[in-house]
Amino acid sequence: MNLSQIELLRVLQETQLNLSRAAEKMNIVQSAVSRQLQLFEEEVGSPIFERNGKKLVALTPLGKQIMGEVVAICQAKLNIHAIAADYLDSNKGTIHIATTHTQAKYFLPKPIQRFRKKYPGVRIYMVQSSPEQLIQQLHTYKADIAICTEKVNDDAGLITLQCYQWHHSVVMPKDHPLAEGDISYARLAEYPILTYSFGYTGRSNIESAFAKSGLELDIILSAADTDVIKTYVRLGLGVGLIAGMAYDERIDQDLLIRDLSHLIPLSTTKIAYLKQHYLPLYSQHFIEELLLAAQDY
Amino acid sequence: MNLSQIELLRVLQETQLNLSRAAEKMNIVQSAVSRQLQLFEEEVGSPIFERNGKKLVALTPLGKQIMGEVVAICQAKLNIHAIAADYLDSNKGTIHIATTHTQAKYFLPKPIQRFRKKYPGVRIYMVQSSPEQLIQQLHTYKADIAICTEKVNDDAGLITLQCYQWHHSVVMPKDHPLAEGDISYARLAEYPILTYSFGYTGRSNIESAFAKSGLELDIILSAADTDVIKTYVRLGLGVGLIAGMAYDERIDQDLLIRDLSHLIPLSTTKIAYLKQHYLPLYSQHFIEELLLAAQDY
DNA sequence: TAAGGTTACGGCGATCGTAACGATC
DNA sequence: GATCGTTACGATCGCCGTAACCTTA
Repeated sequence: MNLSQIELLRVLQETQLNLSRAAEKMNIVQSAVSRQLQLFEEEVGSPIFERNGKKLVALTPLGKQIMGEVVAICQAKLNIHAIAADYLDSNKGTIHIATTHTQAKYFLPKPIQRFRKKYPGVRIYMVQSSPEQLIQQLHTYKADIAICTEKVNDDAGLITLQCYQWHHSVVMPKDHPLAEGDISYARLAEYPILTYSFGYTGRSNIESAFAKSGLELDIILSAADTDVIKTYVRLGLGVGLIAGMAYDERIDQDLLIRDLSHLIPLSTTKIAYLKQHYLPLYSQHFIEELLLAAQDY
Repeated sequence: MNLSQIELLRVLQETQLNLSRAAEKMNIVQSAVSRQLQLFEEEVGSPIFERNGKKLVALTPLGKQIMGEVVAICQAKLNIHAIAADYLDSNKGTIHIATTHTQAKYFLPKPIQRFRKKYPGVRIYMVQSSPEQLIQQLHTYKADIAICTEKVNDDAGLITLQCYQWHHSVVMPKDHPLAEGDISYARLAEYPILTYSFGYTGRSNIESAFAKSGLELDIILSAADTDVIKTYVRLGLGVGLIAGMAYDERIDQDLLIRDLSHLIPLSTTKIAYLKQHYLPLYSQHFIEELLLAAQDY
């Protein structure tokens, strides 16, 4: 057994058990990969993969158990490199952030700017995707840190930190009827609604609040992205339910925003990362920066 | 980086950072070990060990952090082999039990006998030592399972199962004054006491019970071993405070045993093993056998 | 016939062993 | 001088790449 065989097993999972593509990823020829897999299975004493003819189609029960240890080894190996990099120069490195549009545009700019000043040598990569995919990014080592509002609580393999809490607001054109008077579930339900796609940015809180009220919202457009929502609000399609902090006083002067904290429960944005993933010092400082910025909300 | 380098780091810790002995343990020459260590440190980019001249004297701070990942890798590697062995033949293998004399002699015989019938191919190694050392045995992979009454609760790296509860008794020659009447703290304290050494078999419970009562016991002999205690009781040195189950009706007919459950709190014997240690199926069955036998108490 | 996998074989490099040397007690 | 570690060098074994072959959609 050796580390490249372990690595191979990990890569095979990523390539849907395709030996050729695994070979490509590892920068060696396919025959070498085939041979190494045979050697490993030989050493283990029974097959790791179910085969259909020659093709690998699934993990055997044994394979599944072994794969658990394999990922542990790969993780530890990455950690060793990360730890070592810390000691060489803690001011150089990369940080991969997976987050949603809302966080990337309205929350992250300040802390990232401050972080950049402290660690000018650290490259920041930001991936935007849906909350579901964010978790996936963590598990496939494509992201170090995820920042989002939904979904991260379910996963036992993650460390989750509460970042900040916020509430939804409604945005509308200045001359809209909702600009005046108290806003109730009933009044809100009279108008076409634009809000986040399912699974995004506190959408689940909107759902549950209105489910309780017994009223049904007329959601005519769902978007992953506050800016898209605002664009259509400007076109008069309806009123937008967005995160309060996504209203920008400078840019959105033509829109009116009204608080909905009495209707929709608080949403909590969290920071998440893999439990066994060693975070370099600068990443830990980045998280501190996030928590600091969170105090403004 | 490769697995033998990782293994080397682990072995180096076991040999107090002695390269020559590490080489011996790994069945290669010392120069090879030296070279591999250099290569690893080179790859990491800074030294793992503090050196005094050429001698390794300690881990650097970096080294300490890396060592944490190293043991994770070694553990995972062992687990892979253990998992594989399970699938090859779950009826063959070895099981290393670390326990104290009392358990080995009075509790384990029945479950081990039953286990042997189910798994005649499994070699059982039993190591006897003090509770403190038992934990050490687990951490150095010299034992798979530890069974004892003391000390195992403190260690976060261990899984601990409650096995059975028991109470202390007093044994004495048949004609002893304590044979008659109620036994109180005060009466017990009148006689010279023989009991377990500190740190063994519920001794801590004896201590705490008498500390509370305000009386001081005259412990004239401490032994790790019930049989030693009984031997000296027979010689008339005093009365023995022993675990109730260590009285054997057949052999100890010349001795009288009286229950002390009203004086000394219950002791709990536990089963412990390393959290990240994969236990083969037969080991899991062995534990079940222990828990089954525990129901008789 | 294209895509995925295996087998055979030659070449190269990593790692080991031998051996001589250096340091420290 | 005994113990411990490093350096140099030749030998060996493991692993990769080339290439031919097998199988299935």
